[in-house]
Amino acid sequence: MKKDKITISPSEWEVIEVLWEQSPLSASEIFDALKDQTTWNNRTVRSFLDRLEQKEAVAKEKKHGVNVYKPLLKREQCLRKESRSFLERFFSGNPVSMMSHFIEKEKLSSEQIEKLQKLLETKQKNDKK
Amino acid sequence: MKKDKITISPSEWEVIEVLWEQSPLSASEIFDALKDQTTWNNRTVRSFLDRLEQKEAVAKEKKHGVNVYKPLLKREQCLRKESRSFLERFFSGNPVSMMSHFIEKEKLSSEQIEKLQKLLETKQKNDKK
DNA sequence: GACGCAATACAACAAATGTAGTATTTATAC
DNA sequence: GTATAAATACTACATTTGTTGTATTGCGTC
Repeated sequence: MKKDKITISPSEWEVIEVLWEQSPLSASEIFDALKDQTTWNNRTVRSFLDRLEQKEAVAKEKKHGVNVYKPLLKREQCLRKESRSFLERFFSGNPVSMMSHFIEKEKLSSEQIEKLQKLLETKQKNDKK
Repeated sequence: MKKDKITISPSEWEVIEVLWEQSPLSASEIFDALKDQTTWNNRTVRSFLDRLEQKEAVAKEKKHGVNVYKPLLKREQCLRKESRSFLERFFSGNPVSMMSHFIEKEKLSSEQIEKLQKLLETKQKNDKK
């Protein structure tokens, strides 16, 4: 499958996210890592792993008798793809109108606002160079 | 169906979006409005309308012999819901880290950056009051 | 080396989604 | 008022997603 065409479902995302934080991990280790956040059965997690493997989003390898998994895709890239799709779907691809939405609708502390302002300043400077 | 539970699929979203811009509209008017953006068959659009109606996201009414549709949900609210879900899924619900991502990854013109800065300033002021 | 438990492989199934087809009714243009 | 085109209603079907069941294999323990 071409990398661009891989679609990761919400549930699959939660699974591969674990591997992005740490890998390789066995299926049961992944299951354990997800215990808090989900109510998924052990086999449910394995199904998601199977599908991620089929999609060539993760790879499986036998180590000391058990299968361990590691991601084949970069979180960075996947996140970018999801972000772009969100942007397209709901804000016609316009990042400013998207961020405006969040600035207006979300609660932000003074510190958070300042942090964002700093980031914008930095970007402004760097772009001008 | 309780309003909170209604899920609008990506395709359905494109359809109801048309109605949010203008309503009521007949199925063929909606089809026409979508012609540029999609390759959907007339009946495909009608299917999405049917499903939106089943979900009670839009209402159908006979006017002058044809059915016309209008939204029952507010764009504002749906957008908010989708935004929150995006935020949760990819940024653990943290709007600052989400916006940081976009500030860093997206191209922004000087004007766009300034616009965002103004919005942040305004928010800062208003919050302090 | 037989037993029990964990891991694996394989299969199943319902709901949601994308994408129409067909059959019937209605309105419109002669 | 009949033919034609448009609209409606109803149905269908493949794919993806969420969720798990069953059967088999292999490993660790006694």
